[in-house]
Amino acid sequence: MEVYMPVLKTSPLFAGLDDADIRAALACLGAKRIARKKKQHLFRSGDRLTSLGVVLSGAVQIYQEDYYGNRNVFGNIGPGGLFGESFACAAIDSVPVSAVASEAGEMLFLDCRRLATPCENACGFHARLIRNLMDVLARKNVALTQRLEFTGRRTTREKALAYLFEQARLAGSSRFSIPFDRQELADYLCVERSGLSSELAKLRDEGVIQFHKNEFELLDR
Amino acid sequence: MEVYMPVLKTSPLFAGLDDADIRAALACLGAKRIARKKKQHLFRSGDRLTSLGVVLSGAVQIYQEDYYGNRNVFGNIGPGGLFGESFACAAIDSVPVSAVASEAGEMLFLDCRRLATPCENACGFHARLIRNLMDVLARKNVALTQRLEFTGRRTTREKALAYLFEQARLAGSSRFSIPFDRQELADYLCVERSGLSSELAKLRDEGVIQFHKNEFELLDR
DNA sequence: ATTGGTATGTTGAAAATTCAACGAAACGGA
DNA sequence: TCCGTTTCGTTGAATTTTCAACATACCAAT
Repeated sequence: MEVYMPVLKTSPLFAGLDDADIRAALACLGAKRIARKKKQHLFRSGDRLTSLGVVLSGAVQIYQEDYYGNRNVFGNIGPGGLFGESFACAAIDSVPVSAVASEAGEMLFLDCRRLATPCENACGFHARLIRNLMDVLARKNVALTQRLEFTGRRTTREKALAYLFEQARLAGSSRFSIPFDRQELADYLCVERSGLSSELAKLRDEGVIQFHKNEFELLDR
Repeated sequence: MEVYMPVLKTSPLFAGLDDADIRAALACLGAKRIARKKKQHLFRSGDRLTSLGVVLSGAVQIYQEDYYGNRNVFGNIGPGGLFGESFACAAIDSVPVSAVASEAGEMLFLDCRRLATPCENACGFHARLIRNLMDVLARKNVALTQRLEFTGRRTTREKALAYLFEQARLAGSSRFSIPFDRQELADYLCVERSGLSSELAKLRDEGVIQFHKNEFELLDR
């Protein structure tokens, strides 16, 4: 576990905690470490979830899938990132999403219920953990709201542009790369991959954007 | 303020706090009470928000609006409910949504920053408030995820059905009423009002549903 | 360099949505 | 009751998306 201390220290969940605190917290929250190969699942839609996940290495993708195989991607979480925390915290009895390792790696599960009850060891950092979790939840909330801002647009073109402008703003540059391939971006924006491709091509032909793979650039005029 | 104590006691933010705690908390968080007539705004997209709102009476609608006037409705909050808490907690410098009184009433604003820092009066309920806020955020997260589950569907018909089935599940009955009028439901599902109307009519003609205004019933078979 | 596998781009036809416009119904006051 | 306003339903044309199929590009391994 020690090898992952640097990762854990970067995790927003453990912000403000020193190494000793983190070690104690892991014990206190009944940390379970597991390994997953690429495409193996962490949990599936319908499962009951009482633990939140922390990515130690590799990456985890959260998604939904309907009858017809349409995927709805909720995010890719890298090392230090949390997943499933909303459902675990809200004590939902059946999660509406699935989690799969998009890159092989190791993940940690921490019992959310133990967060709630102040533990017998009188861990002084419980309050801080809850505070941190609150921040994470608030930020995810903002991210979800923003995604709704993209997907709520009426046309594929508007969705794509809204997303690209926001990415540029986040990157602080008109050149940036996105964390999705085409299919994933289409799923994220809730549109058809081929339609997205041709719309992007149209935007390029019109001189609005420039791109190669997942490297994009917004052109001035 | 005393007249609103019953409402505040039902608010998830104050769960587990007694009257004395709530009064102290209001003082501690610099509570500001304001009144709004119908259609008056609480805050607008682009504002900076450091306080979270609590509805005392009336109702508040959270929405977004793009260049073309397309509305994106994020929710209607009634007495006891919270609004703006994600943005205030995440310390966003510019909120992406607007809040308007959909029904005239009074609202309370509580300074989120004072929640973070343990106050000089050593309020014992700070921890509990943060815990409560965490729960609220987690549940809103789940609600946003669910909305994405509806809006992510490809057709108006599927969006409407997914929404109606979920409402029936929540109501625990095949008969239920929804908190939106047609335009609002269309905005919530990110579709065209007229298209939604005709799709609902089609579902009725097919014997799948029955409805009058915002009273719906799912028919077996 | 070849090969297989995956990601991306392109196209045209079918399907669905949006848009604009209008009529009917419901509602609340005067 | 009448009137003005708002909500809801309907329609057809224009626009856009989806769907299916295939072409091309890219990458990694042999």
